[in-house]
Amino acid sequence: MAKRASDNKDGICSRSQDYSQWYLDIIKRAELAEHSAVRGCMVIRPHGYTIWEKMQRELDDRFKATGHVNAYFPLFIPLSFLEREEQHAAGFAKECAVVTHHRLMSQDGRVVVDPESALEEPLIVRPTSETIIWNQYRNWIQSYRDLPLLINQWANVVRWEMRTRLFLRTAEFLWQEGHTAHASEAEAREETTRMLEVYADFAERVMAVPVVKGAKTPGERFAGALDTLTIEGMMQDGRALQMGTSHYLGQNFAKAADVTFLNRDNELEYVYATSWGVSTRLVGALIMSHSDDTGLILPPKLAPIHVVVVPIYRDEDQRQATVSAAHALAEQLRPAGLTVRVDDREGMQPGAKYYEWELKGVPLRLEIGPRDLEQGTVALVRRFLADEQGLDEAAIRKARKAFMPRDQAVAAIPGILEAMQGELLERARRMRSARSRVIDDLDDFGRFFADEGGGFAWVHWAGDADDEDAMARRFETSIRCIPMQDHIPEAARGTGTCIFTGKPSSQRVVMAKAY
RNA sequence: CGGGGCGUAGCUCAGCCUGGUAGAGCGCCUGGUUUGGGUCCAGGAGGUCGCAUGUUCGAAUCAUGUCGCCCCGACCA
Repeated sequence: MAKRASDNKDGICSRSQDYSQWYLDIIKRAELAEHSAVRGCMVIRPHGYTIWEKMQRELDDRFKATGHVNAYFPLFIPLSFLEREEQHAAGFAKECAVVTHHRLMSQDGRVVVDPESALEEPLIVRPTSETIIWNQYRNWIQSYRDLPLLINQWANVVRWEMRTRLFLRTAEFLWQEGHTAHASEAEAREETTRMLEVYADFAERVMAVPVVKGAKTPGERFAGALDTLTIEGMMQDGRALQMGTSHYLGQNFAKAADVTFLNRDNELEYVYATSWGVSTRLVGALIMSHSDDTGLILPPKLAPIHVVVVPIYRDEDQRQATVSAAHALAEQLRPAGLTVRVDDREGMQPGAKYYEWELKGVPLRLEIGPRDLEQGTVALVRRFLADEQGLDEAAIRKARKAFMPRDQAVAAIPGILEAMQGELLERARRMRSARSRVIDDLDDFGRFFADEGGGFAWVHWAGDADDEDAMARRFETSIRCIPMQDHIPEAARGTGTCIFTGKPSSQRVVMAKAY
């Protein structure tokens, strides 16, 4: 790829120049992930994987707190299982990896598939696990006393995508999939909503990404679901990203796998199901929500390293003194549960270290030099300001840095990280409001997306699937969700007229260009 | 699957048009120097030029084929 004029010294394209390239540059330079030898599959590097691990921990705690337990089901699914639920099968048919043989052999110095080893029945690498899990649930559920069954699985899945993007869409990805069974529709629907709330809470409190909660239109529903709920985030380029889904599956999978139970009245009934999931796509959402042209910006709750300490020195005596003071500082901070890295690499100038850690998204940096040793102080530098609007680079840099007594810094840091977590969410909220518009006119709608950068358009809608397609072809937008009632901003409430068909509409939907 | 682009050192690329046996910057290693925002100097390691076939005395360079990857579209979390 040709060098771009707007690349900074770390080889990061600016967001304004090419958002998509910026995204790829951040991932590469911050060492989050890279392309592998296998088309469409990525290698998640330690820095990126640590972020995922932190997400997993937070989510898993929330799943446990809502009564779920973890289990593990096979990677391979018999082909026939997928046939059982018609819509489900159709939904995934075009993107399945199929295992047909179980043995290799040597032939003229090459390794080839042994044609004699064909499987009697091909195995599908799971694109999702509903079918194999429900096949097992059949044996676990007999009575209403066995319900609800609340199980989650952390796993990898494969969807043979034609076009992939690191984290956002890869052929193999990591995720969690919750699969629950209930004795009534009401209870299953409640579970569907509860888990969407868990996702929304996680997105906002942990990822610092505000989301719109809502339902998908029939065309955007999960294959086999009666209802799909979603959380939709807005990325810095104004595009929507589906960050998590929770499905009410009704009795579709119970019927397909013949999972029945005896209710209190001793009647045989099919159980009611839900499934819900989030994936490593969330790492992509995190990057696109907060980071800047300098590099990654991470909410403290997901940062692999909270504080980096950089010693500054001129001679050997100073080196020993400041490095030792840096380690002492780190030890003071660690009891607070913080991950602290002392960067005592030699032969590297402090400035070079600053750039590197900012690129990697470390929220706080402590600089400790000879002057600090004399005065008992330390320089505390934040990765970003609560509001950087209207400030030039020099002003921002100055405002981010403060000298203070060391003990004061140690005492203040947990609170500062907490504050930064909140500021990120606020920044993201401000960005989203600035790019959200209540629109009633199709021309305005077109201008919003063509000339004004686009974002979330709150429009009245009463169209059908064909109308939705027509909108998509004309504006490249889609209905991201039909927002939950309690989730609609003041200005977007009430009834009105469909922006496309002119029919009466009971509420507005969120339209946007999507990833 | 359609459109575009690219495969030369770890990375970014030049060299190709007009064939003569491979370069730069960054990174890496050694030594010195420097160190409160990316120091500088010297020395050094590192490449079957994606692969195959052909043309030629000679191919990174020309031809044909092939593989792979990236970007844009249709599909999707």
